[in-house]
Amino acid sequence: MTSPAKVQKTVLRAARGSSRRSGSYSSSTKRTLLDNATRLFAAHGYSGTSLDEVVAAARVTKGALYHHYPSKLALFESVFDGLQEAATKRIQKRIDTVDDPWERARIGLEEFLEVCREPQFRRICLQEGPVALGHERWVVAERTASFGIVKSTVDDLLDDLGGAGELSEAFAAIFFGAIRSSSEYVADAEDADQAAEEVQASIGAILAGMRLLPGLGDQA
Amino acid sequence: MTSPAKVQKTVLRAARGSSRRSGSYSSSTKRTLLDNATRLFAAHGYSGTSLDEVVAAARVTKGALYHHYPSKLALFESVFDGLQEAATKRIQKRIDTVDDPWERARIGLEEFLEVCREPQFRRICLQEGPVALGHERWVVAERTASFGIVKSTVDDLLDDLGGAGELSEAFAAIFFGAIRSSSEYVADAEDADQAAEEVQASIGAILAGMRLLPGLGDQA
DNA sequence: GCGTCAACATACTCTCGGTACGTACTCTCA
DNA sequence: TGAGAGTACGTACCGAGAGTATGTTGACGC
Repeated sequence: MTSPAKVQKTVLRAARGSSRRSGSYSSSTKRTLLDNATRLFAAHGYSGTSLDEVVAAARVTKGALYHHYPSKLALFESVFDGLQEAATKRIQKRIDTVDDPWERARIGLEEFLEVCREPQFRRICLQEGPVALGHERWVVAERTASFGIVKSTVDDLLDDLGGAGELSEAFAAIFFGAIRSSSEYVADAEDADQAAEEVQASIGAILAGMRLLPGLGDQA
Repeated sequence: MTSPAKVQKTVLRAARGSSRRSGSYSSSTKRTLLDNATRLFAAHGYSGTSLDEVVAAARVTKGALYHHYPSKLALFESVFDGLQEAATKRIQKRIDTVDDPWERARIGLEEFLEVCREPQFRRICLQEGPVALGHERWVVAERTASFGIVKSTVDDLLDDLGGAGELSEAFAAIFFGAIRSSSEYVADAEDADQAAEEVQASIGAILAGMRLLPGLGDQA
């Protein structure tokens, strides 16, 4: 019983490079786990990736994985949150370079469409996210990320139009869905650049039309 | 070995009513399977429903199920397609009562939001659909159903505006996403009636704005 | 009345997420 | 400095559930 353990451990030690357990390598193990999980989830999806594959790729065992993460879903959430946070920061940073709400909306959309063309973000956050987390948890996750940006951006637009504040939630939901769907359209398109331009033009037209409306606040 | 089989069979025969195997009861079995699967999938989701539960509810065994459906996913697809088709027909029928493209859009949205408030359609087609089928297959399924209506409706709108035909695909993707997201907003809302009105007002405003645009076709 | 096939039932396998428990290593602190 | 406590894993196993291999039975054509 003790013999196989030692053998296995020696093998792993050799395979991993050199000094295991010398110093705190816990965070390193966790990182390795996270990186491999990100790669595998992006490549084969959530249910298409078994934990055995993840731990094999990370050169550890399930014991290590379950030491750091309580469940497969928790591992995925960690991957999901990481990508989501990075994307949100990137977009927010870009938006904050200008003041005009309409211009903010425009470049925010531009940057988002850009982010959506990165395979990992697309697969994990856009496709696998709702699938793996389930509708309920996905809504919550989105609410603190991309949706937040959309909501505040839309709020500023409506504010600029002077009214329709009571439609704020509805408008945000509509635009959020529109943008998400657009990103898929762009990602699936053969000519992504052209598709992105089409989306920009279309949403641009919608926004331009809204600016022409007299007293949008009275619509409700 | 043969004894338990006969006992079990007798029990099932009694439980099911009376004459098994008298005449072709295959379609009836399939229907029972489908109905119970629909109910259970709607109640507990795809992964939350085991085939054992389905066959138990339908008073048959896994053998029967796998005789009619090659896999669990195929069973779900059958359920999904059934609801989807019914909804599509219902909306199309409603739309066909009027001619004006803008009115068709309005009525179509109204009916769709109505359909989305039915628990079974909401859970299975809107929530579990993408989860169970996976993103890829879900896109395909949508493309042959709801998306078709949206696409033709949007085409008619752009046609009426006289231009922007090259943005047709992009606009359809945008509106499709917007509508889907809206349906979730309505379904999740405490006051669904009010939420539906908000959505109608918001999308109505967007469409009204588009009608005011001079030469939308030049935007691209 | 005999072979064939549809329509099931039964019992099994196999994958995979999760758990229980053991063990090596490190880090305090008396 | 060494013993106990805690950390960071490894190993072996379990149970649920999807899918399969193999019967078994009745109907139907010939």
